[in-house]
Amino acid sequence: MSLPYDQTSPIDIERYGRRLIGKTLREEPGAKPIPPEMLEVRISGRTSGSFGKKGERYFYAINPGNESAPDFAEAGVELKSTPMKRLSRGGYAAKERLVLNIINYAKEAEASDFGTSSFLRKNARIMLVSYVHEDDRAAVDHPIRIAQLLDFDELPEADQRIIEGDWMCIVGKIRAGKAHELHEGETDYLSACTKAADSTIRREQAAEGPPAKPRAFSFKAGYMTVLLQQMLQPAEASEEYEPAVKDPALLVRKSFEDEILSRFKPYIGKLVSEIQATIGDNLNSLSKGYYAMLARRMIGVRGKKIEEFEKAEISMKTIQLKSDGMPKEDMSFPAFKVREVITEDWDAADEDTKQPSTLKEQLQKRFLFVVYQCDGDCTAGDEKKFVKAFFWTMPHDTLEGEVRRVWEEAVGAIKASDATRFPKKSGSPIVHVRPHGRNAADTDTLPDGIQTTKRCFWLDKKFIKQQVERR
DNA sequence: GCATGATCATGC
DNA sequence: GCATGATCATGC
Repeated sequence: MSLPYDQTSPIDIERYGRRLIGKTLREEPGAKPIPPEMLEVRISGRTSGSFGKKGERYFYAINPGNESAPDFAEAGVELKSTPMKRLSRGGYAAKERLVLNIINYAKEAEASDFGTSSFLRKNARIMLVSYVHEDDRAAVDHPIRIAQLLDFDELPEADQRIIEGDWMCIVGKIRAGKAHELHEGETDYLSACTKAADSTIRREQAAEGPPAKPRAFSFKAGYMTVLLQQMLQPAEASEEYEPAVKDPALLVRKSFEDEILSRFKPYIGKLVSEIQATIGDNLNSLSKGYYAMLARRMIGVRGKKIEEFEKAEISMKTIQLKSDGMPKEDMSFPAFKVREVITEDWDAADEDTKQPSTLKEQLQKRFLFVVYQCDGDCTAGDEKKFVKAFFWTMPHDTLEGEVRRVWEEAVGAIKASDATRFPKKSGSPIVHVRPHGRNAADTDTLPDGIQTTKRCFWLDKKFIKQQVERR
């Protein structure tokens, strides 16, 4: 069969793909006609796989097997499609992580270095097709916005260093027989996400250790968001993000985390007023975000979002400790939507088939805790010191134990449409549910149609205190 | 206008 | 003093 592009040429694969920009697959069907029944296949719920598998596979007229080689083997190009979602404030974000190849634990452990990894063999060059996800449309009716080659060698050098470091971290755990402990929060941009049709499937490990859930290399959704925004609107993206690490050479001997922590070192033990005098010019010390802004200045970023934090999905939380060591406040999270919580599955092993718990996803991510010590009850007149900053992820057993229990209690309350049954602070030393809206009139709808104040999960300050004392 | 991170207010 | 409920202030 003669194709309208050269399958052996990356440049030509990209040239041909660019026809899709601004079109849908229905409008630009490409090399092989899409069978009529495929034209009606929807991207149901969360599943985006159908777009790639049934969509541009026809466009390019390829039928790749489940192999370790890239889809266009001769060109060394892997074809990937990925959805974007519209943001209410305008622009786009990645709708989900970009799942790359499934990890064969035994084989990956044998790779001598990053250069011989399955990740790089399969994904050194990706033909990235990105479309805007619109609900309730057939897969072929989603408008495509991006079709371009993503060449690993052409990523910013800092990204390459960080991704290589991520791979080292992942393969290190695999070699140690700890594949079952891998989670997304421990790496920066490249992660090992679980990937299975159901949560009971297990794979043999490389070394001694219990069989582990199947996992795939993936680029985090945060990483994809920044990448996609930089492709779509480079000027706006550079207005929005500022890298903390301007010189990639810093990452040759040091991890990104260590580099960030070293930025805080000169300020440890210093009074907030002293830090303010050094780097705090133009900051309004009365504003609620003051301590977060000061922390950003310590890292060396002024004003904009920290690019690496967005890519690695790290959220910074500031904590003020009273003189007895107790944080001033419990820690809040975004308000949940009751309709969504009750459709979630705590054990979802693969986001294509089941909606994972939003709370679990939030708490699997990494946090940067920036801690200030007050000399009293943290009232306005208190003297305050910056005492420490550390990266934190919730201990696995806490997440799977107490947090899961409380989350299930909340699901039960919602299903029963009984707001009085939401888990209270007195019922758990770790996590509870409390109102979180603009005011009492800011409501959400329970299944029985009754309005109830918006709420969110809160981490208890007693628990935060323990975690802070440990570091 | 609204979500979000942070904080305040009340009552037991 | 703490649990619970409510709201503020900012940035997008």
